[in-house]
Amino acid sequence: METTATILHADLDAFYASVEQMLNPSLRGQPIAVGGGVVLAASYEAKAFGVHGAMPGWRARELCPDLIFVDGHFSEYQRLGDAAIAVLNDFTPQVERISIDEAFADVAGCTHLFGSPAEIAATVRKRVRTELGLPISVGVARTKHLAKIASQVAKPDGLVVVDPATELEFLHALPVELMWGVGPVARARLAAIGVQTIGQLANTPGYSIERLLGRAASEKFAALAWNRDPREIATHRRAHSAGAQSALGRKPAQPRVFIPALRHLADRVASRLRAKSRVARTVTVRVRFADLHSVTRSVTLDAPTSATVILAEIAEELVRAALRDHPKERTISLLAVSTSQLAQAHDMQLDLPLGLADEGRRPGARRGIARFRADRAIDRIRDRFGWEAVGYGSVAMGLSRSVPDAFRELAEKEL
DNA sequence: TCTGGGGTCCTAGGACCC
DNA sequence: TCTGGGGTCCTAGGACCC
Repeated sequence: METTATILHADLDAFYASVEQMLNPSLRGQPIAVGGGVVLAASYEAKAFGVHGAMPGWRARELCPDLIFVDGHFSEYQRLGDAAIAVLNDFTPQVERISIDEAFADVAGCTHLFGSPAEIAATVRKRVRTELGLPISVGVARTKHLAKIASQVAKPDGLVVVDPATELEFLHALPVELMWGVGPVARARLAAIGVQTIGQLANTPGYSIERLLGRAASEKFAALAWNRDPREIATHRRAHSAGAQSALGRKPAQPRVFIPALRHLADRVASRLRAKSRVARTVTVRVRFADLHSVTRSVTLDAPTSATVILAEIAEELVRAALRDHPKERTISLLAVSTSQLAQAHDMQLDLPLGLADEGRRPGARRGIARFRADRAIDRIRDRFGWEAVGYGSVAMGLSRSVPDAFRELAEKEL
C-alpha cells in the first residue's frame, strides 16, 4: 500500500461570488448573490442565511432581505479559473480538472523539487490568494476520494492534510453525505437503517447496503468507506455527451412553442459538435411538465450526425411522441436536447444524415450535402461575427433567457 | 410569488444473437 | 416441440455532481 499522501484536491471557495467580492471591495463581507431571477452563486455571508445556487431570486431575498444581487463577470470566471489551475500545473502536469473551479493533482513526482505535499498545498493556496485574490481550499490525502473530502472539511479557505496512518479514524467519524455519490436519497435510506457515519457504513454488511442502494453503489461505497479508491488522475477527459436545455416558465405544449425552442437547442448542440468535429449517434429529448416531473425519449441512428436541421427534426419527432404518450399534460416547463454515442467525424460521409428509419423522411445524399454546407456557412459567419449574427435567435422566439449564454458556456465540458 | 444548466453513472426490461 | 444461458445493445427513468 502506498504510504504517502500525494493527491491534492483544490477547490475555489464560493467561486463566482468570491470573484465579485475580489473585483469590487465594497462587496467584501457582504451577503451577495450572482444572478437575478435565479441565484447562480452565493457568498459565504449569504450561505449563512440558507441562500444557495439554483434558488429562485425571490426565495433568496426572503431568506436574506439584505442580499445584494450582482451581475456575473463570466469571462473573468473563465480567466481566473484557468489561472488557478495553471498554478497547479506549475508543480506537476498530473492535473485533472473537474470543473471551472476544482481540480485534482498528484504531486508524487515533484516533491524532490518543491517539498512535501503539505508544503506544496500551502504554496498553492498562498499563490492563488496573492496572485488572484481568491480563497481556495485544499485537501491532501492518499486517494482522490479522501483528498476531496479533506478539501470539503477544510472549507472555507483552509488546508487539511490527512495522514495515512490515521486516515480511517478521520474518515469514519464523518457523516455519510460527505461521501462522493451519497445524496439526499441515499442519505435518507441509510439513515433508515441507522447508518449516519462513514464508519457505520464501512461496518455494515455489503448485502444490506446492496439491498438498499443496488450493487454498483454498494461496491463503490464499500471501497470508498475503507479508502480503497482505485481512481487515478486522468489528465485528458472528453465528454461522452453534449446537450442543451432551456426552462420555459409555463408554456402550452404546442408546436408553435416547442418547434422554435427545439430548433434553438439543436442549433447550440450541433454547433458545439461541429466545432470539435464530433458527431452523435443517439439523440435524447427531455420534456418537463408543469408539475416538474419529466419524461425522456431517445433514438439511436444508423449513422451519426452533427447537422442542425437533422437534430432539430429528430428532437421534434421525439417530443411529439412524448406528448402523445402524455395527452393530459397541457403545459411544459422545460425542454432539453442531448446527444451521446459521440464519435470523431473523420470525413464528410459521417456528416451525411440518415436519421430516422422511415424512408420518406430520409434525406438523400444530395440534400445531406446541402445541409452540411449550410451548417458550415453558418459556422463560418459566427466565427467572424459572433454567435448571434445568424441562426435561430432565442430573442426572436421569445425564449426567456433566465441564464446568460456566457454562464452556460462555463459549464460545458471538453468534447 | 416559482423553482438553472452542464454533465456522469446505474438499473431494469426487452430485443436480438449465438 | 420446448427449453437454456450469456452477452450486447437500446430505451426510460432516476440519483448524483458541479
